[in-house]
Amino acid sequence: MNNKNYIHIPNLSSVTDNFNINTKIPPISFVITTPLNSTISSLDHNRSNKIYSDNLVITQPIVSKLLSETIKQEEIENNSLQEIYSKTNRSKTKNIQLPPPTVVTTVHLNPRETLNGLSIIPMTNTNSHLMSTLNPAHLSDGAGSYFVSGLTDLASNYKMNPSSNTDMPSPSSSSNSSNPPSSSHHQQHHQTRRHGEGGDPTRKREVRLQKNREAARECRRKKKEYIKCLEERVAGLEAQNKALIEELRQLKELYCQREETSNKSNSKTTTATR
DNA sequence: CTACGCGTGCGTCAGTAGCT
DNA sequence: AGCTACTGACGCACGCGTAG
Repeated sequence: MNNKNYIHIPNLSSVTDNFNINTKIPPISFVITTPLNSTISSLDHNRSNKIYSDNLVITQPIVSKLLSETIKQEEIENNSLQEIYSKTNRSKTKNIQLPPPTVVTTVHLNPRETLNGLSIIPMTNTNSHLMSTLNPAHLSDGAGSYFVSGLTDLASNYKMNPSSNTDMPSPSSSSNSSNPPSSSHHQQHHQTRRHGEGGDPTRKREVRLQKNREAARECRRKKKEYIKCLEERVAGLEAQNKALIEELRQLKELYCQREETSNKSNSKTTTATR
């Protein structure tokens, strides 16, 4: 994530100028975030054919190409994300659901080939984690979706790691006095036999309790992890929100400045013609 | 020092969904 | 239908901080 340039795509109709500054273009790895249902057509209908970013101006055909090449892949990734989640939260967790996934489009570019003719814009460089959206109204109505660094982490946390139980205290070392000392690791071997332990109801019960004990432990561990992930995500979103607000402020400032200068030059030319 | 409240983790039970 | 895994709810034990 650290070596990526993030494209911010604000309201396209408000930005039509092309900043031509000849600077060498570094190897670029874009991350574009879009709402899952946003389409390229929303760009096509825009009056401007340029994408204005913190660092670059990208013409619309290039963006279309980038998106068409990558959105499909992102949808696949998001589907697998949901699959992982639904697998690990199979039955009772309908009340705890992940929000709809955000498409995080990562585009690796060869600048010589695909960014030919692009210009670097000397824009304010916002926080490195700040991402973009293709929804032009995302800053005003809050309906856009943003890059969420914690999302994939969240998913990976729900990939069950069977070996993760090794750091848990062993049941035999538990402080619970109600836990029978006989139900230790020996029992594990017997558990592999299905349908009871020779019909001994006491033994059967011990096995069941032991299994449920471990299941409860695992369940709590997952729950804790999930809450932790949510908290991290909240923190990330708050930081991102802050950065976006700051970026909006800077963009507004820049826009006002340019309006001002263009007004001045217009008035000069009109007085000169008279 | 002691009583108390609070937070945390645990084991158990019961209910549910998915699988065979 | 029976089994299994998962998880909410409940009660209990323990550690910690704090007021008295």
